[in-house]
Amino acid sequence: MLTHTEENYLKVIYHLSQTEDEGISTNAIAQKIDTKASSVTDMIKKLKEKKLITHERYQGVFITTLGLQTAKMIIRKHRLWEVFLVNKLNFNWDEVHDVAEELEHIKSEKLINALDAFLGFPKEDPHGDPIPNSKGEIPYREKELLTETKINHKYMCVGVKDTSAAFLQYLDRQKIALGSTFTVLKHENFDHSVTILFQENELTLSKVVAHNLFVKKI
Amino acid sequence: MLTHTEENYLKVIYHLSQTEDEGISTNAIAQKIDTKASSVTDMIKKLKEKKLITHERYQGVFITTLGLQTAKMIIRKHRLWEVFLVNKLNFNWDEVHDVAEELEHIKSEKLINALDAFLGFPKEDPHGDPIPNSKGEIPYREKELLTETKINHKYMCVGVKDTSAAFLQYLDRQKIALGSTFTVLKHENFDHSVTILFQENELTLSKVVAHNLFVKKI
DNA sequence: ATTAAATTTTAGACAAATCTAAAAATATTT
DNA sequence: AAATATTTTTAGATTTGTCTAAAATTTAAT
Repeated sequence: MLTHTEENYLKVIYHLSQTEDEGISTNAIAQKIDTKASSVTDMIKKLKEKKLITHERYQGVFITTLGLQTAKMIIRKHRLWEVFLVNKLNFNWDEVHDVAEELEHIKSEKLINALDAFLGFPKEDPHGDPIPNSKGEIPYREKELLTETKINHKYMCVGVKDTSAAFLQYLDRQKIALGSTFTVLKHENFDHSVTILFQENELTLSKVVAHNLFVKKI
Repeated sequence: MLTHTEENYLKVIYHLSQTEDEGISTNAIAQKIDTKASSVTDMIKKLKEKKLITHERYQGVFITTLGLQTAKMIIRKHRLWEVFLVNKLNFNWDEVHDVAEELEHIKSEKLINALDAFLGFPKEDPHGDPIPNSKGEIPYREKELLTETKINHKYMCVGVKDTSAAFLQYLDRQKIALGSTFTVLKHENFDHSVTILFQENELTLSKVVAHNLFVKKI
């Protein structure tokens, strides 16, 4: 049985492992958790003791198969609760993160599977992130960053890389939501901004924005 | 901001205050929380510090207005989540307690009010206990114990005093649920059992059962 | 290849919530 | 009213998760 804190560390290690082949550094974890490296070292010992990660002094952390499976179950819970909040309780997509962060630690397999069924076995959360099924399998969905697109092709917005309230609220103001479609008109070489034709209007999105929007060719 | 543990203590003190005019004893709390009296003494200091209770050495605990309001909000959350589990996720009424015990600590007023609305502002939880509204007002509902009833009158089952899984499962086996109606036929003086006419059959309920069933004359 | 810099770990401390064992206060018996 | 029993509190430890400061190790720079 894991504590909330252990679950939070494991989730961070899982996410860092997604884009890192080497061991995850103590500092990288500390930065994500917003704590001190010494605290991370302490927690690493506990997670290692529970066989969720492997670790050699000064060599970084690797997540084990057990750790991977456990992390995916926490992420499953987080994302299902987010769907619940948005689809059933009418939360906006920028309001769900902190509450889901709490709800993800509720321990009941029956609860989460019943919730999954109640929601109609959704494949993605409100930010377009895939929801692991009860076996931990993560549905694959084609997606690329808006920065990588080809001009004169039509795309649909399918996800966000940055899930901060600030970014989501910016998208709301631009009327961009998951499912929105548009044509890419131009990639500006100078500042890497992207101009799209969206709802009959030309809209220029900065590099920062384009680099955090996942799209799919349609 | 209260910890989970502080909330659990406060809830217990609230419940004990309901049937007790004197100060709540350290031992009474210890027994309910299933901990040692010395741990209770420690926690009393913390709750007193936060102005949720008053306490003089050796004199028992009294809940303050702030404590009362806080406790009612925790109970509101607990009971609303129980309704959610039963009405939306198809949990049986004997399966909800432990999960609701965790869910009640989720901290988001928006969440709980949205949940309340989503559930249609229920007045009672699946065990017939009243749900405080967002202001902390508790709806009154007429009820008496089956042991107090008059013979040859018709009653409806409106609640249970004992909410243990064992008792609820016993009621399931007898096909007794909230809303069930029956006529009281006899009070047996010898063992205080109660015989009712329920669904065309005579059914004798022991004193223990009758003393834990809330009913209402119809 | 040393030296300097950055990272990581250890050592020791603290707050929260718990415990045991002993002391203090209150309640009950005789 | 004194003796006994019960209840409550204190004192001192333990565990979890955190911290600071210092030591150990690795990495980068000259």
